[in-house]
Amino acid sequence: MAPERTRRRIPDATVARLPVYLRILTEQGDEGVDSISSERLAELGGVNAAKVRKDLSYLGSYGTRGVGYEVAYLVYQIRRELGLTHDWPVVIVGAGNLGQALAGYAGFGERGFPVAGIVDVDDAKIGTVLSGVRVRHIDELPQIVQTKRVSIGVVATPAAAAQDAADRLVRAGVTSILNFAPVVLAVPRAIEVRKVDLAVELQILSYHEQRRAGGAIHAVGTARPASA
Amino acid sequence: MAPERTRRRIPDATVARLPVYLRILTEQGDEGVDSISSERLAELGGVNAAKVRKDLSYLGSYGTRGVGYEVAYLVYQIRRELGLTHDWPVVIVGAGNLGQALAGYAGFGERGFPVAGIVDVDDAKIGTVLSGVRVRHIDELPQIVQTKRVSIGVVATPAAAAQDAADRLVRAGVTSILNFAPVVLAVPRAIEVRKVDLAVELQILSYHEQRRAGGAIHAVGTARPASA
DNA sequence: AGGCACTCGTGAGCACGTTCACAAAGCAGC
DNA sequence: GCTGCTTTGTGAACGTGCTCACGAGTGCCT
Ligand SMILES: NC(=O)c1ccc[n+]([C@@H]2O[C@H](COP(=O)([O-])OP(=O)(O)OC[C@H]3O[C@@H](n4cnc5c(N)ncnc54)[C@H](O)[C@@H]3O)[C@@H](O)[C@H]2O)c1
Ligand SMILES: NC(=O)c1ccc[n+]([C@@H]2O[C@H](COP(=O)([O-])OP(=O)(O)OC[C@H]3O[C@@H](n4cnc5c(N)ncnc54)[C@H](O)[C@@H]3O)[C@@H](O)[C@H]2O)c1
Repeated sequence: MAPERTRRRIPDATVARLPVYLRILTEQGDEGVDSISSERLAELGGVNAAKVRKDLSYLGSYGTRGVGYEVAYLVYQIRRELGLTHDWPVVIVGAGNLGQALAGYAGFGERGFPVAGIVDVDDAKIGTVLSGVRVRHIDELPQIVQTKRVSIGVVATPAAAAQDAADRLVRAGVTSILNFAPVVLAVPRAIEVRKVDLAVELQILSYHEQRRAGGAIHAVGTARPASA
Repeated sequence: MAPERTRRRIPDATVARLPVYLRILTEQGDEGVDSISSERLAELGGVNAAKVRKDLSYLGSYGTRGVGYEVAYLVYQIRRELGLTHDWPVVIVGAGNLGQALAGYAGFGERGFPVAGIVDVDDAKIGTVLSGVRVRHIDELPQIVQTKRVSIGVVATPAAAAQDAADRLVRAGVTSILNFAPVVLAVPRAIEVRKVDLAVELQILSYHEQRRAGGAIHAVGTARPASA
């Protein structure tokens, strides 16, 4: 009867995989699949079946032995666990190249993250309309956050302005930030920050390419430069 | 004498942090800092000092006890380890919202990842020029990859076309892929794939927001839907 | 030269995440 | 109801990564 209080904490690694399962399950559901085994889900998600079962077991025992998982019900449970039972409006700071691409991306709204607003400091950008959303001045940030009950902010400013953008978001009342600028943001402990850094991704790929190419084939010495 | 063959493998977690150190060190170098301690580097990178030292120790013993690390030399070593001693041209598949933002992003070229080409299937997009790069037909992909010696491909097509894009990249000779489409790509084992999925990031933030809000406050029962 | 303050490099212990393997549970057919 | 097949849920083993703590160098000051 009493709703499970203090829900068991779900490991970070699992939380990061749940959205992937969710997407696959949603697709399968749309294709008319009612029931799915951990094996099949693992195959579609590119992971190990035991991992799928362990991950799903953190949500509770929602499978049926000998059969698998009921797709619709599992979708419901994952959505509930991820807090996707209602929309989470986001506000974007920085209406440049990237901010515009984000604002114009329909996938956000569809997945429950409608763009509540986009702000910038550049007068040339303010007032322009990007796929239905008007760019507003950054001073209007607190008002947007409050009236639209926004708790997630997206930083899409140049690196030099990112800390300022984050500070403003925090002051406006946002509690989670998705940061695209290549800087480590300093925020109060209570604020959740995730970073997407394309240069880092490319550099990781570069590491593997370089390694594949025979590693340090002729490692040009290990001597330090003359300087000292 | 013999160049260190079969270099010690660097843990994935460390490889993922090296680019962050590199960026910080480069900035510090530009600001005239010659030497930096693990403590300071850790502070700037938002990590633990012991972790910084352990990470850097995989590159070799390049610090000086009692002093710290020589910034310029460390930058050189990290760049070498990450394979950043030369450029890695990339080819972008999909000249939509995101592909255009990526092509227009100067940061790529600056960091050693010049855009060697961008391709699409849409005749309306082909021939248009985005920040100096002309959009070409996807059939030209093999030619671009070969003449420009591209080993990294970026998938920026809609989800439904991503597997096709990946297949074409692999066939053209690319060995690493950065995938922005929300699908799990199937590729030969030898191909390195990294995925950037904004929806996943937002959903992880949503999980924490939901949890912060008191978790499942009134967990609407755990009964399964009537169906069965 | 000796002592002191500082910081690296790293072994050891711990926490977290992944994989294995199997008992328990459900379903179908008879 | 019993048998056999399938698939879940999970303890146990394993591997990776993180943190601590401290010995070992290094530079500086007296
Ligand atoms: N464009 C890409 O594909 C791409 C790729 C990887 C990373 N990034 C990163 O994303 C960020 C944005 O990139 P971009 O290409 O959109 O840059 P951009 O220069 O096109 O846009 C930045 C926008 O931020 C605005 N801005 C500047 N200071 C601001 C402030 N204090 N508050 C609010 N707005 C402010 C500017 O007016 C501009 O409109 C950068 O940090 C970049 O490194 C972009
Ligand atoms: N725009 C964003 O901010 C954003 C954010 C998150 C994720 N994404 C993802 O990035 C991808 C691209 O998004 P977008 O907004 O740029 O989409 P888009 O529709 O604007 O652009 C897609 C482009 O790919 C081209 N294309 C289609 N099929 C192709 C094929 N087989 N080969 C080559 N090109 C093909 C289309 O002609 C189009 O130009 C999508 O998978 C989307 O989910 C985009």
